[in-house]
Amino acid sequence: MIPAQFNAQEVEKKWYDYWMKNNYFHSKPDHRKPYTITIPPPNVTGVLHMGHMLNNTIQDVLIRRARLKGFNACWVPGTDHASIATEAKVVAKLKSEGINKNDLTREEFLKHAWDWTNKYGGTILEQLKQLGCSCDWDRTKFTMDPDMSASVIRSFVDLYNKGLIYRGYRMVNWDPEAKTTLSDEEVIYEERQGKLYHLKYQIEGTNEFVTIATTRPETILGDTAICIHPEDERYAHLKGKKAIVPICNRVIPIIFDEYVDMEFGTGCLKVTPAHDVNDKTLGEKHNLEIIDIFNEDATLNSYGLHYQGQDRFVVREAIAAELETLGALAKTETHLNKVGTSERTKAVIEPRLSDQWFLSMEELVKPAIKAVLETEEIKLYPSRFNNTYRHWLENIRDWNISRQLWWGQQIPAYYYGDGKEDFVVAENIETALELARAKTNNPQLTTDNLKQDPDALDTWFSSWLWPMAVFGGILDPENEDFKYYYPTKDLVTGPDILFFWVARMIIAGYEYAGEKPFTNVYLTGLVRDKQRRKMSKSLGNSPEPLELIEKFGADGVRVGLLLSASAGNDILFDEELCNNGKAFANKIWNAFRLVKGWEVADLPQPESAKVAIEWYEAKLQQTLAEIEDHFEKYRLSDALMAIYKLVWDDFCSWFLEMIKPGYQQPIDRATFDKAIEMLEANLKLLHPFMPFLTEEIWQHIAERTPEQALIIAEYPTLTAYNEKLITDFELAAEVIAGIRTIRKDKNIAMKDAVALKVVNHENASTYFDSIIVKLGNLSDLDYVTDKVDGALTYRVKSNEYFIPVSGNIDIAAEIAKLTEELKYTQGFLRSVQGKLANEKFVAGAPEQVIANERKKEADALAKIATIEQSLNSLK
RNA sequence: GGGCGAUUAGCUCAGCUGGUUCAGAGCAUCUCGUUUACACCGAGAGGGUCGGGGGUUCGAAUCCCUCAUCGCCCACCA
Repeated sequence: MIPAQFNAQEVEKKWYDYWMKNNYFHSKPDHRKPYTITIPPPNVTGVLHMGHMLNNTIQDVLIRRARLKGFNACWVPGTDHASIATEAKVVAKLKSEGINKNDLTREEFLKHAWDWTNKYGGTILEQLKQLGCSCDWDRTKFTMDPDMSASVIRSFVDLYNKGLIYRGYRMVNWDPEAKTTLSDEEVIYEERQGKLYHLKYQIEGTNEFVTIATTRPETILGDTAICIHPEDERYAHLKGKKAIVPICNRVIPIIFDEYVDMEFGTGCLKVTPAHDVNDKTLGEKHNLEIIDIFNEDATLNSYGLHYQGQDRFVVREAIAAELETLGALAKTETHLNKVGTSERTKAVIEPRLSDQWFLSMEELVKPAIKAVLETEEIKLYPSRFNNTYRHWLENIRDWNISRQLWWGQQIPAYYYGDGKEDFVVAENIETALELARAKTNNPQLTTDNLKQDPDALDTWFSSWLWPMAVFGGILDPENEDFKYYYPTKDLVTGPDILFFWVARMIIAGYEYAGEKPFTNVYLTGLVRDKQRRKMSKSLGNSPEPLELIEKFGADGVRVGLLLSASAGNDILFDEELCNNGKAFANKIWNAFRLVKGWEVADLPQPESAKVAIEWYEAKLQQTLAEIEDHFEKYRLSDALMAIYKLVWDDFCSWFLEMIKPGYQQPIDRATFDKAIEMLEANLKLLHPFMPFLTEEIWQHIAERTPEQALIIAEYPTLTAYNEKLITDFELAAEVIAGIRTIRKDKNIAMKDAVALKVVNHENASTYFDSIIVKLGNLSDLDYVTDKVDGALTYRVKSNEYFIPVSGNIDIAAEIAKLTEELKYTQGFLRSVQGKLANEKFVAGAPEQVIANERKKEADALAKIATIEQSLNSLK
């Protein structure tokens, strides 16, 4: 006995195991065309959130559909080591155990990190299985797998040898909490209400003061000049003078530079080359001393004098107070400014000068610009992101790729001497040694003399190779997998990592494979709650994905997510949508139960069934064409909605009702077979969206061998269809709706048959008459030339329909109804005739449009005639 | 400060190059219905001067200008 309700929980595990057991997800190169997706690797120790759910549902829909369409579908899963994020987690965990990272050796720390990774790593992938994701698990990759790391190192060495990677002493973004540098992309600017302090510096040898404005009074201890605009009359007399920094009493030059904005603050600028990018530039130009006042955790160093060891924000308050007592604080005003914060730790970023590794971007970026914006080899969906992409690439600066972290690929640079340039870059220490010996002519050098750079590489410097590296494309570009699967097809990810990852993969793709990494980039929106708030743990508004699956079934959740997810738009997630998904699953389930329950007999096929089948076949084709179009434009929610309507409205509400045999009557074999065929076609269209439900029904319909499983069935092909069948049917449906309305108005039960008379039949085809008779429960359907007395009427187009009823008709009500309709139609006619009377319209509009207006006019006239006739007869 | 995008039914959104998809869809709401697949259902209904104001045109949700509001991205003004 098949239960009346679809039970998702029971079937999901069964079919996932079945798919796994039969290796449907696994792909290897063969004669078919490949369809490849590499997953955006989630953080190895992360857990599934709603963003992943959306993202991966979309990927699974694409990959399952490709599989059905006969492609060799390969979806490579994996995880990212997420250098800074994971290291921060491990550091925090160690701290909670009373262990300080600084007390550990690199090896000891990495041991802890690997333990952590092995313990928590990969749960997210297990969660994806519950969502139904059909990844090729045999190909699962981790960005720190030996081959993946080797790929990263290979590319570093290669780029270095090409002269694109260099070491430089630069102003970089310093995260004092993680104690590492960050790339520009990892700095998030936040608007914060701060203070603007006006500070007085005495002019050396005078009693005069100059006042500067700063938001960071603690940095005065690193001041090495005062800068004034050369044309600023107010300060012209200070040329050649020096100023005295309060508290530390350092004597600093007063310099003049056009960089200064005379309008801002007092027009005088304090210059702190060690702690501000612009000041650094000024410092270089004017040969200023650089005084770094911070330790790596942003406490003050010995230049901080009595503030040494205290945090910068504590010092900011304290120094302002001290300056005030010294009489050096002229005034304080509130000031809104942008503060750079660390994307990961949220700590306020400190601009800091240090030796770092950089990747020169200017040349690398060129093919990436061309591919997206000129040749369109790569397409972004939605395309409005093209502008954002262009702007980033055209204004790109060199990429700081070194991190003062241990978790990640260690930079393959080996130092052999004391000088800054005394290093070699090589894939391994033996090669490094050879290189170093050659460079120094020093046979004494051994691997013991070589010290590898302690820094690790930015996580994104490994993930930018992802689509290539997972197929071994960096280490062995000639290998079969790489040649077959690359370039991949689709990339599905959020726009938040467009620069971090998407753009860089494109850059790397052209640099290493000479080819794009993927063809289409589908950028999803953010998943938000109903109030448009971001989903976050602290707000507690993020549903637990696995609980949702438990509650609505994986298929229900997938449908719920996709129904509201047009590309690029944020998704306002509402559990109710998952409930709609679940209801939809149940609807399909019951349609199947209905068909499955029919008793089949050798009977002649009724006319109505024949007609219904022809119509539904056409309707299916029409919808299929729509679906193809939607998919081509990556409009998945529209595609799903088209299927939703096809199945719920056309298949269930119309088709099944049209072919349904009478109560406890058997169905003829021909119709039954077609019903199954149509149901199966629906299942194929649905499978990418609702894999579990559809496989369950598919396997219920008939015994299937593993070769006949739905997951690898053949997707319906698009063929020509008779559009007239569809438009004629729509007319018939309106006729039926008219009968239903009258039944409802007059309380005529469905089981009581009525008769229908049709006048002025020129608009309708009789093709669907058997359907009208069946669904309207008509005792009779007649074509007549004259109106019928004692009947209720309605009109579809210019046809008039009469239903003779027994008993009295409320004549006044009928007249009112008809008068209303007449008035409306006359108004409509007037507007049409107005248009046609307008010479400019007739002269200017295309023929098609005019012909159409004439037809409207004729129809309206005919309709008015029938209404008037009815009115007269009633009066 | 620059750029991009939005504003259409109670909600979420379609509406491509102006006129047959032109005011739509789904959900929600309301009415009726224990009809023999499904109440996670069926049959119906209501609901929008397409953000405001101008303009171009025979014709504008669609093109132009302007204002308003809301997002997002980018930017070193202390």
